[in-house]
Amino acid sequence: MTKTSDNFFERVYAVARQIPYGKVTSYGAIARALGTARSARMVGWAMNAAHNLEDVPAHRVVNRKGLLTGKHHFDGTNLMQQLLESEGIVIEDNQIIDLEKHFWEPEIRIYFCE
DNA sequence: AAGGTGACCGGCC
DNA sequence: TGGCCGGCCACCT
Repeated sequence: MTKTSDNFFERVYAVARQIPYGKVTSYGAIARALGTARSARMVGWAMNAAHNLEDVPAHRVVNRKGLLTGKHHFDGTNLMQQLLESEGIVIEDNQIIDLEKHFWEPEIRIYFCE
């Protein structure tokens, strides 16, 4: 909280929490929203801790190609896919079909207002 | 304190 | 998007 690092995680969580139902976004998009476009990897790392929090729908976050890269980190191997399919998202071979159709980009303006 | 790591991205072949 | 390489930034041991 007092540490800046926690602030960074908080921002990642804040973005993920705002992902609408039935929509998905990419790590890079979140990183861009935070102003740290080059630390997309860090976003994934934050997600690692975020998936522990039920407030953060980490299953709605995929990589740029729409690949469910993080599904391996969930409880089940296909739990992430099941969740996304439950939201109306079509997934084939761990990959989201019509990614742009379900893609949602976070609003940057919110996170610059500190 | 330093090194290794990672749920990535973009560029190039 | 098929595959490989480099960069990048914060976290962990």
